[in-house]
Amino acid sequence: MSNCEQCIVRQFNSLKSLTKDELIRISGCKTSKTIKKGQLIFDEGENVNGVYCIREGICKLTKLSANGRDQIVKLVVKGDLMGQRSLVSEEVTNLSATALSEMEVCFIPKHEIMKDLQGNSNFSLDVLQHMAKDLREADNVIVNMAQKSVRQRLAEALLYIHRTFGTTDEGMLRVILSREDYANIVGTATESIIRILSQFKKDDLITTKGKQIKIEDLEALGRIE
Amino acid sequence: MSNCEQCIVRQFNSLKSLTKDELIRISGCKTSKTIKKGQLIFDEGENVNGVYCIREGICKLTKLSANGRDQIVKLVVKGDLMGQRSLVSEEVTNLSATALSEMEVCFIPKHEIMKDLQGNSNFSLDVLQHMAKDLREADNVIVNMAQKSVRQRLAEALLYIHRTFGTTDEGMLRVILSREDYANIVGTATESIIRILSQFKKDDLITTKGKQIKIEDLEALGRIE
DNA sequence: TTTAAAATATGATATTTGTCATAGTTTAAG
DNA sequence: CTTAAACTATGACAAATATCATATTTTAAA
Repeated sequence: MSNCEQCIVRQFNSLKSLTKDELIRISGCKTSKTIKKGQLIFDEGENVNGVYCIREGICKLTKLSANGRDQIVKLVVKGDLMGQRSLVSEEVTNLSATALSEMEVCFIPKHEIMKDLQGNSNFSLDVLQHMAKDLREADNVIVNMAQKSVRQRLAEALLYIHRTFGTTDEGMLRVILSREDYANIVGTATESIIRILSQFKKDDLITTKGKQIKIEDLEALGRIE
Repeated sequence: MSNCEQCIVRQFNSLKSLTKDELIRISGCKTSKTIKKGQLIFDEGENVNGVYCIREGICKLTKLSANGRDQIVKLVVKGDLMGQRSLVSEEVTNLSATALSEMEVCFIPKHEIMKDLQGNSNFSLDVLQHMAKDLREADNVIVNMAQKSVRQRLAEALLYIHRTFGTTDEGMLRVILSREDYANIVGTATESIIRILSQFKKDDLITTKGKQIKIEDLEALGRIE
């Protein structure tokens, strides 16, 4: 039986601000789940009723647009918490979460976390700090979406994934996304992504092997206009 | 000398969760300022070192894009707080604030607010809730930017301003923005805004009088494709 | 392994949006 | 009230991106 107190993952998120006693309580009420690749974790409009702590794997947070396309708003990985926003705002979630790889998560029920948010100001300040950081990142995304070309946004998405999630031994991006997923990050048509990736290949900025992508020239990709 | 305890504006923001004693303390350390239309309140990269409570007027929060254009990320009005994010994250602000009308604001120094964030969990939860709401709105903006046409985004910007800030007696939008400001909300060229507004006029969706805009057909504007 | 389904690739073309040029209008300073 | 500066307006054209069609490759199921 896993134990929050000794869980390494906790170091990377706000749960590190909980006291020993609080962690023991959380440990007792949490449930662990394995989630398969492609599986929906929660859907837009649902009551999430708690917080997920990601022990292993990667998932995408998406929002359905009026035109029927999904927009990927954030990628969530090992160490991250998920679900705090709707927890705090007491509303149904505005995002869907879908696993992009096999995942291990722990689910902590709402009222247990709320106890700590109300009683432990270190913890609530830590959550507040993470949310302020998310908001800052969201500002950057808004500016990029509004002001940059599809080409630039794709280059940045690749660099972001490289920087944030790293590469395998062969230098391939560790996060493997379909062209459609990239389209849903960048906000464009799948064909446009395919076209631009082909161009990047011709320009020796990247190489691909099936769905896997390897960035060959980080600097040049950063200079894309 | 104005007094936070009796200030009506407080009802609209997180300061309503402060106790009587805390309000009296805040009242004693705050400074009131008048800000002229067009004046910069703080600039991207500055240390804000406190929180602004807007007593009167409207301002825009902008972020400079790599291509040299400003992006308007949020409009802040009477009743709103401004500066919480950088306060909490202990970083310089990522946004600039510029008055769009004559403004009355109160400035509360950082360490006074931090005391309350640490000591009053009702207050910190309230701030947290507001930030979660901002984040949810940011998600919507990202999806709109990514998936909708310039035309649709402009229609939505007009509707948003109508809904959020209301109209004058003559039915004109109360917030008066230049075409360039609209371009910086929507993320497009100023000429595109001018063109689309002209089209909206031809289609009897709006009328204009100088910079003032009046929405004539709310429903049709909402149906813009 | 075979085969159907899904994903990727690419061409042709339409649509949207950006850029540059220039003219008219409004606003605010003197 | 006058006038320069700022803003709004519109045309012509270029560039970026979307859409539709179709071929090829990859993936995963039988």
